[in-house]
Amino acid sequence: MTIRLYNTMSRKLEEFKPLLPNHVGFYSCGPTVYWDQHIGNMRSFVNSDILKRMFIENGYDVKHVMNITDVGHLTSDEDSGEDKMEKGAARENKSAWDIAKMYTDSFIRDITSLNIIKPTFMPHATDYIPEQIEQIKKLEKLGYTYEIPGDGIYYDTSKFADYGALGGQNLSELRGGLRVDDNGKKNPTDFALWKFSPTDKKRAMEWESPWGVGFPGWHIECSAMSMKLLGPHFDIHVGGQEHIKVHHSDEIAQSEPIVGKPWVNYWVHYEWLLSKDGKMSKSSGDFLTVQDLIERGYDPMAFRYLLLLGHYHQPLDFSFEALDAATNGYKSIIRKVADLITSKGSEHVNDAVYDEWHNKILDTVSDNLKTAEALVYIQELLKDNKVNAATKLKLFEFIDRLLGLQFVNRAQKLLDIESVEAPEEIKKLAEERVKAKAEKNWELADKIRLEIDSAGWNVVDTKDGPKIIKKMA
RNA sequence: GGCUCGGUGGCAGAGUGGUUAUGCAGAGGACUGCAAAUCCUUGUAUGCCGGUUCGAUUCCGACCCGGGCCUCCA
Repeated sequence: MTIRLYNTMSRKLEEFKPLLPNHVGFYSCGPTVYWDQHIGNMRSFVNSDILKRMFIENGYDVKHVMNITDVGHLTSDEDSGEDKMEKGAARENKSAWDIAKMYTDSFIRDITSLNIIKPTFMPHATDYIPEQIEQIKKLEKLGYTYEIPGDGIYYDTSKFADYGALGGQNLSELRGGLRVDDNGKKNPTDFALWKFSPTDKKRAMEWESPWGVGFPGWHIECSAMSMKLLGPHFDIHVGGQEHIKVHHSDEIAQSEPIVGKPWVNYWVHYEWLLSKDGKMSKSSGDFLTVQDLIERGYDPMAFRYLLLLGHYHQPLDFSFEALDAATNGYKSIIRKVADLITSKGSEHVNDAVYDEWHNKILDTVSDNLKTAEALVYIQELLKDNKVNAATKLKLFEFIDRLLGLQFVNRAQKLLDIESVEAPEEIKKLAEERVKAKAEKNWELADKIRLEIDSAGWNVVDTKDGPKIIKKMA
């Protein structure tokens, strides 16, 4: 199957060629664990999950690294702003380490409820301080660094000719605005590799280094951990589009002098989930989490379904209206899959038909993750009466592996609920209703139905008589 | 200001140089005493103006509008 991905570096759709046959290594920027991740953040993790599943279904051995940023970087490259970890700690009256643990746990809970496959490695930045220091030492030896006394060790972007290539800017454009910053940076694009701890107070997280006690700059962890776990040259680096101009450009600037060029073959960037007021933002503190959706009675899988209706490289508008629509669509598919399970009987899977649909769907998702089109195929598949139930069901098992929407799982659960026997008193009521119906006493029959309904059961009249079905929670 | 991505029916959102997916919602019908589920049918859209073309929603240009990045941010 041909795999194609949009590479930010070339700004083109490119055919994917792995460094090692049937292996792919990719790195995705993970969360900074100082607060809950909102549903906009989740979009990117779902995107990475689809990317991974697509490779797996294409027979690749996937090595996926996602960092957990648990070290408090400053809120800018300057020596201003607050440390986010310490800010979170102050907000909740806990230590920075406790905050990191707490939000790492809630993050894992959220990605689990979205059926996201756990990354092969989820390294914590604080576990890789020696590696980060090692890299800074190398950059220092190569002449890319300078010190701002009392501030930190900085990377001199003017020494790196390709700086800004990822963001489509060249150095001269950037240097056009060259000025000496208040804190002594040589170029506006220069960034901290190592920050010194303030002399007047002790930081919650700080480490010894050849340059003095302090903490790493906010780009170096990704370079250190990706190289350590994926090797000096790997296939794919993904992230949100806001990282293109700063974080990823700086990662490249740090890494390529150390490992040579190219460092990463494909750069993939995700677009935003938008709310009515624009980009979802954590800054206001007013944002939705997966837990919020669950509390409002939504199925996280319906949210995942909503995300897959769009394309990762396109902004997607989130609204509860859209989520309701996705929920209805998702449930409707589950109902149909449940019907496949009950109607399949002893049918045999038609391998030729299976292959045809399997290839069509995998091909589509392999083409730059066109999940929306794959979902169209699902609708067509359900409607196609030339495909028997057993074959359809096997295809849904494949679709579940590829898209992670748990159709078969949910369908089986639905059937399990429907097969729960009603308690005696409900059965009795149902019998009374049958009598009322026989006497054409519709008023009474409807009254009894309401009674059964408020007890948590539905009466459905079928040609074999009434069925009593437990209502979904 | 620089860079960038868009503007498709009520909502979400695809593809395509020539009959404009799909889902949800809506309408009508079948089934049902009524419901639910299911099935069938169905209406409604390509920001504006030029250009290329036999033909453009699709390609090109201008314009209008909107989102985003350029501090931290998926």
